[in-house]
Amino acid sequence: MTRLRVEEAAERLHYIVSPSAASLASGRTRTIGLLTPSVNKWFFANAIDGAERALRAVGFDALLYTFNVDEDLRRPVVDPDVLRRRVDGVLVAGLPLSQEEAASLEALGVPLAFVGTGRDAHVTVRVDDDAVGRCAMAHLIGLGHRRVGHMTGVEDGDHFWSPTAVRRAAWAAALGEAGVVVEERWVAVGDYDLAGGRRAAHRLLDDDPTLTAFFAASDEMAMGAVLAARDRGLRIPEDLSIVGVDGHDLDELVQLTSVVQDPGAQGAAAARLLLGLIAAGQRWPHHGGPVLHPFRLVERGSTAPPRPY
Amino acid sequence: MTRLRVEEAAERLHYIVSPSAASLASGRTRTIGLLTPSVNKWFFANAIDGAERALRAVGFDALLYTFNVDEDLRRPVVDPDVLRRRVDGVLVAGLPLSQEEAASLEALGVPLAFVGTGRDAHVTVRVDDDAVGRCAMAHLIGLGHRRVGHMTGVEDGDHFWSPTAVRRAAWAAALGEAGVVVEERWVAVGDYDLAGGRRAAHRLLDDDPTLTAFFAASDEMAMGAVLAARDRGLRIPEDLSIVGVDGHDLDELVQLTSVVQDPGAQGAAAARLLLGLIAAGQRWPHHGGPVLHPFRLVERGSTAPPRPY
DNA sequence: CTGTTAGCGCCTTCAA
DNA sequence: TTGAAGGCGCTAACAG
Repeated sequence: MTRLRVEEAAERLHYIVSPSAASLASGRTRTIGLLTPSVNKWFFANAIDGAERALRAVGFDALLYTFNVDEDLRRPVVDPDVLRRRVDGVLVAGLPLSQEEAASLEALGVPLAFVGTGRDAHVTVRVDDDAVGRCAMAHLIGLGHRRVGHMTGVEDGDHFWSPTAVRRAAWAAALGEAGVVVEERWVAVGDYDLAGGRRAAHRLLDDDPTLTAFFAASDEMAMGAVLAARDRGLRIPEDLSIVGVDGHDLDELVQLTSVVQDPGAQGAAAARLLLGLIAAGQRWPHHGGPVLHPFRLVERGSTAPPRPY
Repeated sequence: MTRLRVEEAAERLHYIVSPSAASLASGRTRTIGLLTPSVNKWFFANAIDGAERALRAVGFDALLYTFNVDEDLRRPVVDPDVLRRRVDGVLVAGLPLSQEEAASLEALGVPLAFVGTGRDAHVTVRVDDDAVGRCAMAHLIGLGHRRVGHMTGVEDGDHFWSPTAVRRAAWAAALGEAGVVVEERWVAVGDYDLAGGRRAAHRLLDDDPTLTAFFAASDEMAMGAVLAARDRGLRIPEDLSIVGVDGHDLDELVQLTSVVQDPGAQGAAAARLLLGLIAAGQRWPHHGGPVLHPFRLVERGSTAPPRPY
């Protein structure tokens, strides 16, 4: 066959098709846009890592776009123009989008997938955040805690399906079902990072020093709370119990009780679902609903029964 | 002018040039390949983050490629074919390359930049690893330590300018200058991560329980050593002093003494230098030598004088 | 199954 | 300054 001989020669000469020419002619780029707030936070880094490996395994490229979500108070400008004609699909990791932002991404005309957040009409891979929140709270309530503070992310109101909102609601619901009247001052915004968690913990304890436990929506905030406790000379878990969410690599070192999940697997799964949509030439999944990944509570030294009065 | 009216219309209609067509015609892609072992380790994540933001600030895209360096014993296969005709330049973050790997990247015909490692003939942004190692060792030796173990990365022999090799040499030199006869069993490979650091620390203490301090080539390994110390019931810093390198976000929480650097700034600087080469149409910098970024020792609770016998 | 051909949308050169 | 035209290297549709 001529074909075989050509292929052999191509191999030998390290011939590679020109991606630009190929995509110009075919309209396909074999490239996925990866949108995430930042690649140096644990959840995002692992989700991106998992997605990138899954993509490259099938010869797709990953274009990385980070957004300074909380650099100022304005919403991140996800400018979809930079993605236009450049990607076959977009994977959004952990970035709760407003309706307009989601719409502007949809306007790209390529399939979308979300990991860690996202409306159910899209391909979405995440944990069941309600169950995650209830799991953490059941642990604390089971230990005897009643006055439990919550450390959360910025609430924009405009976001749908943000894990932030769902975890907070689960926290409030769990306390309510335990017969506790939840106070507004038991919630503080911690931006999902260490410094924010520390600030939030200080604010919570300033406002109500009788809190015996914190449920933090991320391990990094929970670690910030550990710092705050140390700042104040509080012992963990004797004076304050803390439970986080994520399963951060350093949880064991910090002895943090956490609801652990696997963002790398979620990123990879979302990438594969996205590739499936692209291959099928569809923009929306046929059977909606999020793909829920497992999680589990790992008890470590940061939680214990509250001290008796 | 017709031009102005066209530009205005383009703006209004959200018209975006087709990147494929543009690069097919011009030969330029306005895209940089970002090579790194993994995006979920602290140094790499921050270097990539800094580089990506610097690139996007000038309208360049970042193609992310991660490599499973230590997944098996084989060297990572940096397959340059996937980059061919796809990028205007390549930024390598923290991946010490063998001669062949470097040569295969050079064969792409685009400028290269390195952050955290790299031969001086290329554009290289990093800290002075010899000075970093001596800084850490001066601290330990100044405290009175003489029997200091070192936790390092895989040594391939084939790598030039690897921070691994330079930091290790600095450790040995500093001990030697203090009149200490360095023993081979005082070195253990820790793969730069938490689990590896823990293993390495156990091995070091198994082989020589009289070691009073560790110098770890990364904070993540140092944290692994903290875990190992805890495993063995050793107190830090009373029984064992530990100093790492990086300035990891969680250093304060772990109370780790560390030689801190700023990988994000290094990534951004390398990206800008790379863009400069591309703009100038050169592949090599005119005046060689690495761009050295600052570092400093931050003392925390993990280091103290050795206990008297 | 193989060979041929017409674009894909832009950049660049050359003429006007 | 502006306009016209050739080609960048492929893919896909079609003819043989």
